[in-house]
Amino acid sequence: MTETAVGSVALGEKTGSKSEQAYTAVKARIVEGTYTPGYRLVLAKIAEDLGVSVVPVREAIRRLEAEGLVKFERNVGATVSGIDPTEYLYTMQTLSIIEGAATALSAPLIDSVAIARARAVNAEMRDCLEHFDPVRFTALNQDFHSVLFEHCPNPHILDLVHRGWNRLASIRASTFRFVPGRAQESVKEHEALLQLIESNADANTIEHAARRHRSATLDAYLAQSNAGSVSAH
Amino acid sequence: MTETAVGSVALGEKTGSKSEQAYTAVKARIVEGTYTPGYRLVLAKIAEDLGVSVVPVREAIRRLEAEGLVKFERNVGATVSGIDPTEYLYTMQTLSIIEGAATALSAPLIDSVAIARARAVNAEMRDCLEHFDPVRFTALNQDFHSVLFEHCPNPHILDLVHRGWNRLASIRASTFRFVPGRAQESVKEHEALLQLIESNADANTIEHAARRHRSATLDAYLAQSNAGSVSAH
DNA sequence: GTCATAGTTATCGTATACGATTTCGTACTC
DNA sequence: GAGTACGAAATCGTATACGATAACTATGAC
Repeated sequence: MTETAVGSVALGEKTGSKSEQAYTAVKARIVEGTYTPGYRLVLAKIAEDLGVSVVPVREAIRRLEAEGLVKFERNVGATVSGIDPTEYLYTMQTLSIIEGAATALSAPLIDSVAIARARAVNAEMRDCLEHFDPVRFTALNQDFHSVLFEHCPNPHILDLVHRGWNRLASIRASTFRFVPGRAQESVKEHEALLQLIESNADANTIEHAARRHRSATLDAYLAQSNAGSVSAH
Repeated sequence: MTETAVGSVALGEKTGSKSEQAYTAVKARIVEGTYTPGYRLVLAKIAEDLGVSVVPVREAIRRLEAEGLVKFERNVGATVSGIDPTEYLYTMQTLSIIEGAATALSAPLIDSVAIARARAVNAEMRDCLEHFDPVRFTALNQDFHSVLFEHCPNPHILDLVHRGWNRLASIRASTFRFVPGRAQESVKEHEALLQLIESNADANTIEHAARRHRSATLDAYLAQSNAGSVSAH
């Protein structure tokens, strides 16, 4: 747990192919922040670094482009996707919808052991707040939701969740995360969510709560940059 | 209108590149049914057909793989994605969630002109039922929802809708569509949806109705293959 | 001093080529 | 006759090479 790169299902191409290798390597560097937004991804350079030719690197970059982690411009090159506030809004809004559904679908399948694990993670998050460790907090936050989703019955939805997370990870270093007080609320909402799941609340209620949990972060950000609410109801 | 291939935002790579050309061509053939599920996509063959080399074709195929239209197996090759009932369930369930959200987000932005257009399309669909023209019916069905979504404020969500549609298009020729009576209900639900939008119903109500509209088709299919309901509440 | 223009460099896009892997067919054995 | 082992054909995966395009730089005109 507490890893950074969330792998979307390795469609096709088993590990071992140079293409896959390049994909994994570049993705990791983006998600962990080695390549920051705006960073220029030169095919030949990456190819040399990884000891492969440009063809598989190009393929990897295009794949990352499809996931939104990279921006590609014809005859110009690729750069790590940036921190456009509009994109942030789109991503968070989409994620709130997807995560809401994922939570509702997973809820009936979550057993007491998983709940306990989630609670332990949440306790650690609370510690992080006291010791002010935002990096670890963010990682644990992902762990928390990973526990909830680990038995999600629809892999498509799970994949969309992971894409959203990776998208956010690529802009993690930016200003977006830092909204005063939001983290504290977040921990409380986690506990509330667990109680809803434990009490077998109906799917609608759980979905709404989970959705609100994500969109509240977006609202907090928007409020800070003095704009109106755009959360999904 | 009434076109088949719904283009997901042309990320990067302007038109004119061989890669893009290959992507568009192969995608169209899949969506329109020239390449049926299971069809073997041999890189060299496609390259020759299109008058390009294998490299851009390979890139195009990988892109289609990322969208779920194609299945790729290392050192074996690519085939058009099939009609696995489980996949159908996953796709429909995801689509019901995404379309629900898309409709709710779009509703406040739909003007009376668009409503009128949608109604006209729906009337045509009713005609198709009488003259039994399922192909046209399906195309019009997409048109109907396209009208609703044309001002969707979140392009990410719109893109997910299109991906789902294309995914379904690739299995259109299969048995899934044919559930007795469902088409008639569908037309009625369209009208109900339009009335909700006209009357400025709240976002939750609209979202729920739109979601139900899609998941009802899934339920009908599942009922026919004598299984229980798995629709999202 | 600033702007336009031509030449240079960096980088991409794609073709071709070849080694690697799988699949299929055939012959051989039990 | 069925199964196995070998060999040939098909196809993929990647390296290399080169033409095309855009970015950069320096030179000259006003």
